[in-house]
Amino acid sequence: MTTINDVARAAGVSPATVSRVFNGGRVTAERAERVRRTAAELGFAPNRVARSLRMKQASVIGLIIPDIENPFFTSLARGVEDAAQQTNLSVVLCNSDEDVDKERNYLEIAAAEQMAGVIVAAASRSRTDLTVLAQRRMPVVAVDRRPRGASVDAVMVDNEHGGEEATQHLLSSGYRRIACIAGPEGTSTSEERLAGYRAVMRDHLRESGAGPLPSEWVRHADFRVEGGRAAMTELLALPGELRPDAVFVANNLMTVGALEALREVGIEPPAVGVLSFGDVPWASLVRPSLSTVQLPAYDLGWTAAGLLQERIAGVEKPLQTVVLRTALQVRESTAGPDAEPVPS
Amino acid sequence: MTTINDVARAAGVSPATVSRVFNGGRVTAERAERVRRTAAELGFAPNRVARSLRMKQASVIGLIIPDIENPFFTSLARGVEDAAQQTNLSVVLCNSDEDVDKERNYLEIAAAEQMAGVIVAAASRSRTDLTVLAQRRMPVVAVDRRPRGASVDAVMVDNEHGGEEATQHLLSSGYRRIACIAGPEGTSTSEERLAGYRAVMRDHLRESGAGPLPSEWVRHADFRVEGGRAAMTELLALPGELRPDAVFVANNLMTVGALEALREVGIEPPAVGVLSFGDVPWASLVRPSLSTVQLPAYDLGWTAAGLLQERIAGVEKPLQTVVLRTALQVRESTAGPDAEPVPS
DNA sequence: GTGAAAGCGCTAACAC
DNA sequence: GTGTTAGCGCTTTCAC
Repeated sequence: MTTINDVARAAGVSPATVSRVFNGGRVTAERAERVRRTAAELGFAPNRVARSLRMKQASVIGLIIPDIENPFFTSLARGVEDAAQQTNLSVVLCNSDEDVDKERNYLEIAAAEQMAGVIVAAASRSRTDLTVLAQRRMPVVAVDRRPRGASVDAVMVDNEHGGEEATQHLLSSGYRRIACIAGPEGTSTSEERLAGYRAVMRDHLRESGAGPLPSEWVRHADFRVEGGRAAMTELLALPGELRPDAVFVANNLMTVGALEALREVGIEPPAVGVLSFGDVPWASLVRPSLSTVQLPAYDLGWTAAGLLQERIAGVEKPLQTVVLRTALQVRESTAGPDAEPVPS
Repeated sequence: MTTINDVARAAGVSPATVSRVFNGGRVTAERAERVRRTAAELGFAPNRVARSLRMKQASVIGLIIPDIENPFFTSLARGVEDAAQQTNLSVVLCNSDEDVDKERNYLEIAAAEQMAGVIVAAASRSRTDLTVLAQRRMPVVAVDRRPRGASVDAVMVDNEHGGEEATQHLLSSGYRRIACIAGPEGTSTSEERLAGYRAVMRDHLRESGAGPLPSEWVRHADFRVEGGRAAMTELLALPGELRPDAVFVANNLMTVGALEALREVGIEPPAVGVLSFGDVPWASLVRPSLSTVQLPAYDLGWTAAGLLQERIAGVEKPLQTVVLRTALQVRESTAGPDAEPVPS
């Protein structure tokens, strides 16, 4: 492995000069050229590890996400990656698997590796602990979920608004007994989506004099396919007037499960309305096509990376939270309880 | 930031002893305990960067994949991650985006960061160049695709066999004019799948005295949704007896595109048979359900990580290539040209 | 503009 | 067993 010293000797200059050539210090054009040429001849590539040790900072940012198999997060990751590439930062992707311990492990790695900064979609709002990074004054941006009490920049989705819009749409389509399959308790995203649902439902029920929201209509599941399926099965087992005629599902994977559960008992949307928070991949192939609340996943990543890079560059300004809006995408699965069945 | 020296001073021992405590050197139990306690009090965490510089090797392995949004690769990544976790290696995920330049950039980073090893699913069989890593004697395992001429361990899928099995199945189901949407020319996976298809088709055509395989039946696309759609559209435009009654699609994403193209012109499998190489996510929701050649994505990753760890540990043995078998999953989309349409 | 020299935090000889 | 010491390759004062 050729080092900066080898190049220096070969080019007849000092190591310091070689370093300056590669880091934009003042060197006369002629010398710089000579250094560059000999470096190329020798196949020299700067050793980033040594550089990091000296600078106490690596040119790598960490991205910690809870589920790499969820297309929402892969899309977010692409956003981060594309933005980072602009400033020659490389991205290290860590999958916390919705597990706070694994997540802590990765946070510690990020600290120990002295990464330039970290973007984190927290596994838990209450239990994710960012103090390891805060201690080292490492720039951190929370994305999608903000751990309680963490004073970091954040890029969030307007989940509550999305939940409201979704529920409102189901009501407008003629559904009345609208259930909600929410995510794990304690996840901010889930809580906010649920809050949007509750707000709209409460208003509606009061106006129509129908009493309080039946607690059976809200199910908590785990944001995974299986959880969605189980929750939907329970909802379908509710007796008489409690049995929902539509369901607002708080994420894409659970929606897949819910659809499977419906299919098992021979029900096809829109007879029971289904609205998914977050796009389902290849939604185009699902029949009937699925109404969704579209999440700005890629933009979330892109924006977070932008914020992080400002902080890394040392920009001093008050903490900020950027909130990105969702967009309701109406398709066939919420056409209304009495709509014509969708031709296959 | 507390260093090994701080701990040493506080515990009244030498830095070397502290190092030994954390790296399994011989230290008396009593001293070791004292060191550990003071380390905990001071919140000491070893600086991995310094460690890497000294050891000339990091405890990180790189995983370079061509498309993070393809579920095949995310599943593979999970396999790598789970295996790596067993030995406390962390995994850095790099997305080459099927782009040889981006890929080279990541390979250089892996070298410069002195990663312990690299697992790479090459973007191109002919143009991916692993010499940067070979020069530094860095352990490398090729997975899914092996760059030509690279002398590295490899974990591969038996693509040719998969292609044969798929094509044979389509013939057995009664299809006769079977086309193939292959991947980019030069990708080993695509070439092998295509070879399997060609072998079976050639035999069949010869036996039935039907002349050579029409070149129109083989289309090369880009392994993406759009490419699959375009190729299928072209196939459907073929005149008369050339128009295929079934198609073998060489990866999952292109299958999605092909299905969309079919739907656009109102054709539903199995009237035209569709067989996908590789699972389509949420295949359960697609109607008619999709026959697939199942890939051992997770196992591929797991096995590759195992091989790599052996090499990192310094195991000396001849280069090996592990080939994992595919499994044909017959579902509705290949029921035969005259099968009853699938009830929706 | 350039070079000499110090040192980032750690590990591995080596001497005891 | 344990401590002393010499770097790993780089950046960055500080003189010149």
